[in-house]
Parts: sequence; C-alpha cells; structure tokens
Amino acid sequence: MKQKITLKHIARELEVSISTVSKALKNSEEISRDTKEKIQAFAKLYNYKPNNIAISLKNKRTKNIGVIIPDIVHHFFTTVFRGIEKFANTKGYNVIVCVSDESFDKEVINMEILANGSVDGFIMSLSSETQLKNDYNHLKELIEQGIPLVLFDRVTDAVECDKVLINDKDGAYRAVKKLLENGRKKIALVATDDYLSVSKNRSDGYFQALKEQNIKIDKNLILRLPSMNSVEGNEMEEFFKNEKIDAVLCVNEIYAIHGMRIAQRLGYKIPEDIEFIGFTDGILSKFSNPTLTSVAQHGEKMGEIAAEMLIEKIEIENDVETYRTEILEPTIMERESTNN
Amino acid sequence: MKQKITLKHIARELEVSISTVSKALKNSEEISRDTKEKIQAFAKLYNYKPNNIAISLKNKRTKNIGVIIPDIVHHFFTTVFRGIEKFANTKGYNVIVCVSDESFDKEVINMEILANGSVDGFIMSLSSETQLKNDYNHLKELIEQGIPLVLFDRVTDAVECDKVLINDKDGAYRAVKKLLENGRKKIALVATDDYLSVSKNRSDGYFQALKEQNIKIDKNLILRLPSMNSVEGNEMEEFFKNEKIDAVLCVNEIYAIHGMRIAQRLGYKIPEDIEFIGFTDGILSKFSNPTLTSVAQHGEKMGEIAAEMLIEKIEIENDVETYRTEILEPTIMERESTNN
DNA sequence: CATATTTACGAAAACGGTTTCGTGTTGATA
DNA sequence: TATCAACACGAAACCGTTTTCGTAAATATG
Repeated sequence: MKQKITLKHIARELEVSISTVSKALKNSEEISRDTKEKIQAFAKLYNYKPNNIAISLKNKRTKNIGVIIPDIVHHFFTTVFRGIEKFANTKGYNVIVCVSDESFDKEVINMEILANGSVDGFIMSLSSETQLKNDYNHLKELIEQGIPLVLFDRVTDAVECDKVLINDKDGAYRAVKKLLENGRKKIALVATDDYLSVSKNRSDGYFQALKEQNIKIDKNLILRLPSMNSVEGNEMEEFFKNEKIDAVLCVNEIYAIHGMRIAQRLGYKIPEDIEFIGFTDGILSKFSNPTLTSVAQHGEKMGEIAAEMLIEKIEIENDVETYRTEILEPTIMERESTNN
Repeated sequence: MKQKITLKHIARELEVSISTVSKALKNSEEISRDTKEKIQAFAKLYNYKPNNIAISLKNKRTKNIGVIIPDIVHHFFTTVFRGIEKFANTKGYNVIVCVSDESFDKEVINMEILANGSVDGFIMSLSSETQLKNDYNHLKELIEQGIPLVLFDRVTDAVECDKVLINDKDGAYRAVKKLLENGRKKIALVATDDYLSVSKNRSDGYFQALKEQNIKIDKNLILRLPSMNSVEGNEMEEFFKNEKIDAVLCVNEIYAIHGMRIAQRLGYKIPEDIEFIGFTDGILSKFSNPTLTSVAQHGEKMGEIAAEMLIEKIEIENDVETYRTEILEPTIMERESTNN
C-alpha cells in the first residue's frame, strides 16, 4: 500500500525546504531551473497530488457546492441535478447532495452540517414541509453568514437570494388555453394543496385562462390530492365517475398517467372524448399509452443556470447584495393525449 | 454579515488559550466547572460550530463518501443513490456524487479529484465505456492507496474489492421459466451488447432457462440494441414484424414498454397473444398500459448495503484485506403484461 | 575593492482545529 | 515546614498547504 506523498516527503527526500517544493511545483520564478526540474521530476515520478483538504483550509474555498433537494428519485429533480453537476464540473466544482425527503428538520440539519465549511454555497429546492411551515430562518442565517444560496423551482418570496424557476402559471395558462381552443368546455384540474408554490402557481394559470374566457370556476372540477408522487386511494376514480369532464390539466405526470388509465377504464377515448395535459414531461409522458402532452420544465437548463448563478456569487467577492430571479418559459410538448 | 466564530475568537474574548476552549467544549475533565460553563455559554451564544475542513485535515477523515455513477437521470441509479444517502446520513457521512456519463475518462478524472483527500471511500458502478475498454487501473490504484471501494451492479472480476449486485442471471432465468410455464414457445430476448456485464448476465439466464427445457436457441429471436436508454430507430418494429413471437424478455424497462407499444400497434393483445417481462421495475413498469411484469432489482437495498460495506471498511482500520460480494436475489413483480 | 543588487532558498506564520506534555498553583500529607 | 499529588491551564506540535519575508551567497556596479 503506497501512501499518498506530501510536500514534506518530497522536501525531506530532496533535502530542500517545504516552501521550495511548493514553489517549484508552481513553477515559481523564485526557484532555479535545476531545482525546479529536479523537484518536478520527483513529484511526477511519485505521482504527487496536493491534498484538497489542506488547500481548502488554506484558501477557505472548498470547490464544493451543496445541493439540497426534496427527493432524488424524481425525474425533474434528477434532471436539474444533471444540469448542476455538468456545469459545476466544467468550473472545477464538485457537488454534495443531500435529500431533505420533504422534511423541514432534515433540510435544516443538512444545511447546518454542510454550512460549517464543507461547501462554498447552496442550490436548493424547498421541502414541502418547509413551505407548509413557512419557516425560512435557516436560509436567512445562511445569507447572514455570507454563504451564497440559489433557490430553484420551489422558492419563496420570504428570502432574498438568487432564484431560478419556470413560469408555472404561464405553463398552466397556455395548457388550458390550448384545451379551450380545442373546444373543450369542462376542463378539470388535478392538483395538490396550495402550500406547494408550484401547485399554487399552476392552479392560478388554470384560473386565469378560464376567467379570460368568462368561464366560471366550477369547484367540482377541481380535485386536490394529498401527496405529490403517489396516487393511492380512489379519489380520482370517484372524481371521474361523478363529473362530466372533457379535458384535464394535472400538475404532474403521475396524476395525468393515472387519470388517463382511469378514464380509459371508464370507457373514455383519449383524446377524442377527453384530453389530458400534464406537467413535468418526464419519462412517463414519452412512454405512456397514449403518450402524454406535457408542460416541459427544462430541468437541466434550470440546473445549469442555478449553478452558474451560484458560482458567480461564490467567485465574485463583491459584497454588493444584488439578486437575480431567472424565469424560464415552459414548453408544451404536444403528444397523443391532445388533439393537435 | 456575521462571520463564523472560531476557537481563536472565543479564546481571545474570554482571555484563555485555544486549547482550553477546545477542551472545554469537549467537556474535558481537565477544565474546571467554572471555566467550562463560561466557555460553553459563550460558544452557544455565538453559535459556535467547529469547521469541518479543519477537523478533516486533523483527523484525515472527511466523513464524505464519493459516489460515481454512469447516469443520474435513471431510475435504478437514483434508487441506489437514495439507499446510499440514507444509510450514509445515519452514520454522519455526506455524499459527493459524480456522474461519469458512461465515459471512461470522466470516471477516471472524477475519481482522481475526489481521491486527493475529498472522500474517505468510493461507491461506484462502472461506466459502459470502462466495461468496454476493460481498463481498471484507476480502481487498482485506489486500492493500492488504501482507499476503500465498493462496486455495485456493474462490477468486474478484474478488481478485488467489496461488491453488491443482484443475481441478474437468476432473475432472467426465473422470468423465462415463468414464461415457459405459461406455455410460451417462442420467447424473444431484447438486450444490449454483451460488454455490459448486466446485459450479459441476463442473457445467460435466458439461455439457461431455454436449455433446461431443451429448447434450441434461435438467434433470430434475439435482438441486440445499441443504447441502453433509448429506442431510436425501428429495429424493434422490424423484429416484431418478421418473427413469430409469443413472449419477450427485455433487459430493461424502456425496451419492454417500447416493445409493448409496437406489439399493440401490430395488433397483438397483451398478455393473451404475447407476454412481456422487463428488468428494472421502475416507474414505467407501474404506470404503463398494460402494467409491466418486471424483475425488481432492489436498488435502495443495494445502496444501503453498499454504504454499509464501505463505512465498515472506512471505520475498521484493519488492513487485513478481506472482501465480500453480496448478491441480492431479484423479485419478479407480476403485473398485467403476463398471465399470472 | 567596497557596495548594491540579484538570485535562490528557508523560516515561519497562517488556515482551524486536536492533543500531548509541561508547569505554576493549590491543598493534603508526613 | 518540606514534599507531593491533584488541579487547571497554556505552549506547542501537528495535519498539508500557501505565502510573506528575511537572508546568505553570487553577481553586478561604481
């Protein structure tokens, strides 16, 4: 087992000082050609690589960024993560991921651990519990300490920092408008509780589109489900049985796919009798039967932008506090579940 | 902006030495009650938290583990990752993720960067390019340096280390056996090239099951596709048109879902005319139409075990080199695409 | 030849902790 | 009263770097 070699080892072996070795390896003008060559050759031979931790301690820069997301087994978040990771890598940063699991406490604790020197900044999307509690002190403290933070997708107005999000409201608005243009009259909305910012924004877009056409909001056409990523229970089945519906906007893929199956079982033909549009545009939308028209959130792009914003903040040691909010426009990916 | 407080600050403020502060905060017997209380109160007031980097440098332990996976936007890998992250967290470890993107070079470079002190050990699944090149020197060097490594899923016999995998061969074997029991005669296999260890193992299971029934392998019933995660091109359509097939085993979900759609378009009824079994048991299997019978790989469990193995190796400073290989048994999740 | 200037290197501080060891003070013991 | 152990604390080394500053020797200048 050959241990990692350090400057000290090289110095001892070559009978020079540690500082000389350090300078020689950085090709400093201070050191003579001969000495530099000797040291560099030796370092190469023994495959010397500086210790990241020591450098971090010295520079007070870890070249790590912390990513805190509610869930990793979720297409959208992994997509954003890919964007973050790719961009960060090109800039020489590594990514430490923590999963809050939609829990406020985990979010706080993960953040505190990483904030003690492990990362240079954070990119995060709020857990649902955090949005429900509406408590953002952990984020405010971060900012107090001068640690850069970028929020994406699930953001809040309560904290001032850089943000990246998609225009959820507009995405929903355009989706509903499309359904209206296709002649649909009874457009349902399947959403979650409003404390989740994205669900609220999407609902707002739905309302706006209907209002513009002077269509009265029918509460019976709105179904609110408890959990974002599961469809236990048969609320949806009851919903479809009880209401005459000719189109559905769902705030995520799962609801939409599940809804389509139920509709099909109940004898609806898609898209002839009923059209579906979902959000997320993940793998399910592309492979479902029929394929699902879906509002694409451009997760990877979002991740890239978030990483770019964060790294900019990290590297510009400018303490003028100026924050940006980037809003991406969603794209409606038209597939078989709507008439195009 | 209130900066993080250090031992030095506390020491200066309270007019004691740094060592006294350090000891007091660890409740050392060496320090008097009075002094300890004073220091602890002060530390609490100013929310003192030790700097992780400094501790890492001192202990030569980062409490970070490196995870290198080929792809993050992939249900199986994210599932494994969740298992790793959960277990690691309970043990006080954080996880740095790097995505090799199926590239040998990225795998090597990511590993080298993290190996210079950033992590205490690695959990990884080989990139396809690495498996194709069959070059594992970067892994061997790791082990030479005494850095623990656990391989999962895509592993190799060429390096000695801890490994976790599922019994792919047996999974495929049982799947095919089930199809045979259901009376199927012309069972097709849709796989990728054999250099991917998992695809090869699954193919082997397919062969074994057929051989046991003295069924001759029909090359025309085997389709090999180039990419693991896409189904561009119409090879599959040609395949289904040209061959009489009454059952299909696919080495992943995507192939299976795609295959089912094509079969349906060609007028097959599933499972009456043709049965399908896939691997991965991800979200697609659960939500496809019909739902897909699938070989579950227990990714989360795999991640947990990998993390457990790694942390054990990290924390036991025993240099007796003894490696384990854990083989998980897959479970066949029966759904609508087969007769049960 | 005396002085000024390079040249080439080393000592030491610093980053923020932990830990070993040394030591002045106190109170107990003989 | 002399001796000694216990107590409470500080100095300093260490982890592996970087970087500033000091300086001896070599060379250049007048």
